Amino acid sequence: MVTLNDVARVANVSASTVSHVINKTRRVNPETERVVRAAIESTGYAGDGIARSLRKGRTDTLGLAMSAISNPYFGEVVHAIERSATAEDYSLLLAETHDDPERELRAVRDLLSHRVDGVIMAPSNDPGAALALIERRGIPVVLIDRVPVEDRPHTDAIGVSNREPVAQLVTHLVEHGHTRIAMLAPQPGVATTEERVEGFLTGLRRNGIDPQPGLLELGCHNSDALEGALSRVLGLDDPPTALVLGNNQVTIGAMADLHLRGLVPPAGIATVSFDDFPWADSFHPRITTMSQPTDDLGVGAVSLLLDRLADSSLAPRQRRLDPEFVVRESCGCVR
Amino acid sequence: MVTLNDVARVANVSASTVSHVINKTRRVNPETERVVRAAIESTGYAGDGIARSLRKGRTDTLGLAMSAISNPYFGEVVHAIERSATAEDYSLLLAETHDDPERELRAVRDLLSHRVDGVIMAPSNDPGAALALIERRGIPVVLIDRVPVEDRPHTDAIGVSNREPVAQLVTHLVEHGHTRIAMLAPQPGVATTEERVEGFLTGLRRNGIDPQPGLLELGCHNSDALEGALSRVLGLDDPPTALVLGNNQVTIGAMADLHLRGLVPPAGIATVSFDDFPWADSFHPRITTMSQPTDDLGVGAVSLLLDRLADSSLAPRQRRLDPEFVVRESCGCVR
DNA sequence: TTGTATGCGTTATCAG
DNA sequence: CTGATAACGCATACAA
Repeated sequence: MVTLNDVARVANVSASTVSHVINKTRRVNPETERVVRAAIESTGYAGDGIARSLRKGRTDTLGLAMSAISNPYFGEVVHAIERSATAEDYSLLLAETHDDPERELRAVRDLLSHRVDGVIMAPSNDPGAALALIERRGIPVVLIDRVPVEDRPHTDAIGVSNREPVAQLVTHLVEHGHTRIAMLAPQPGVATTEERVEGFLTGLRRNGIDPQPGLLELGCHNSDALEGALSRVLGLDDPPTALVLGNNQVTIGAMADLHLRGLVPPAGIATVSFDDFPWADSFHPRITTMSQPTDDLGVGAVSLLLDRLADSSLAPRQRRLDPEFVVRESCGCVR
Repeated sequence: MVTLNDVARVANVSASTVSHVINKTRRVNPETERVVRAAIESTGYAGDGIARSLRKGRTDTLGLAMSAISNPYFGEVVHAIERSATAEDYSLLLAETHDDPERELRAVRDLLSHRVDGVIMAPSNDPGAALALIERRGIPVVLIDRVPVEDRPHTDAIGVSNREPVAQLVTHLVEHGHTRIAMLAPQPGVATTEERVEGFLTGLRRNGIDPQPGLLELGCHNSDALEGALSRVLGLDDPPTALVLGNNQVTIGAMADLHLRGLVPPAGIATVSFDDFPWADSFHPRITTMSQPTDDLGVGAVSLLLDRLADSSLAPRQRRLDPEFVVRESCGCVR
């Protein structure tokens, strides 16, 4: 590899002059600068970020720990984060948590060993160990998506509102004449799930409906669990006429299953869901959803992190964004 | 930050002993080891990957340069790559190329400055500069997806077959009685596009159909271009009865447009496409496609790269995977 | 079995 | 305006 010293030798100057030319960190004679730049060009010098990082104590890299594999919705968030990170001249180091506390710990360890300047993390249902590690290292972290406000009021975080929007979804269903409404929810223990379930219950009560234990199924984020849940729910003596789908994953799985059962919305059964798809408008059934502002979520997370990187004494901030209610045709016509 | 020396001081040994304990790189007295480990524990020592990388000349990080934002299909490939990289104890540094040679160059520069050990890249239509930079640095690169075999026979690469599969798609359409067939293709200049267009032409001729200039539209990877293309094609005196969609992006865009025009397949018009969706089975229209083995693509790319990292004298390898023909219902019933 | 010394490629301080 | 030099935190060759 060609180093600073190589360039210096070619240009007949000291290494420090070359460094200063590159970083524009002190005045240098225009003629000297010309020679140095020529030497850089001719040697093809490219610099060594590792050595620079060691010296400066910063890597200009942000770590991202989330479960992008299991949930396609995270893919969009990743891209938004990537975009705004590079816009601010930060690189992005990716680590997959698989929504599992143990893998999450490994992911964070990996990020830290690479000395990222800060971490954005979509916490699992038990992120204590991982967060402790980050805090011990003394670098900032912002939580995204799953915002456990109550637990960690001192941690920067950004997520969407869940309770009220899901309640609104339920009301929408009721307005279409449904009273037997079931909810298929993903991972229990995760903040978003808990909040959406609460919203479901609230929505029911608000409309004078008594929540039935058999009409709430948790852990429907993989197809096996989902199939079982759907069987139980639809096998009830008095089966539901409408379904609330807890997230993207659940929605895709449920549609596959309903398709097999010949129960395609809105004719077969009514459905509403949380999370939207970019293609939701052009494929059927066109599902009525609460659409998450994935872009704002990613951009907001990066901005929270960079703000704190710039000023660690900032007061903690926890932002909630509102999802957008997108009415399509999965509930039948309005009566 | 707590360093090796801090631990050494606490344990009353030299830094090198601590280092050797951590890396198991030479025998140390069990009692000494115990003391050292205790010191590591009590200090919360976490190590510094940057310093280690500088010393060892490796970062154990792989760079990934692709346009994951503009094409959702890449998202799945990214995840496959991430999975197999971490399985081999490599981290993944992400860089977005936006399918643009200039941004691609920046992306690669970023990757290199972070001193990644190797690069996986989905080349733009003019990757010369970026590849030159990588090769100058002397680190291995494997090309993924767009495999310009002819141009760079010495570069490791992995992609899918395009020509024959698209020809097969055309034949499928012909078997359903179509003779007026149009193709909506994405970025011209990119290897996959060129090959798929060739496949389209081959398929036509093979079935005794003369390719019509007006029935081939390029650059349909954004909605504006796509809308224009669709208008032109459908506005023809003798409009096509079937459409070949060049990739994922084109498919989603086209379906949105066709939906607006009331031309939903298979009733409105027949369609086949390249690339599949995870949800393709449960949403309508259920499109007949050539499904890319995204998982094998990602795993294969990592394995090519690691092999070369292990032995740089290996003969260049260029792998072509076969897409899977998935027949659904977007062409009407078989006659 | 352990310690000392050196250098990886930079940046920044201190002289000149 | 420029050069010499000392860290940054670690791994390793060489001594002991």
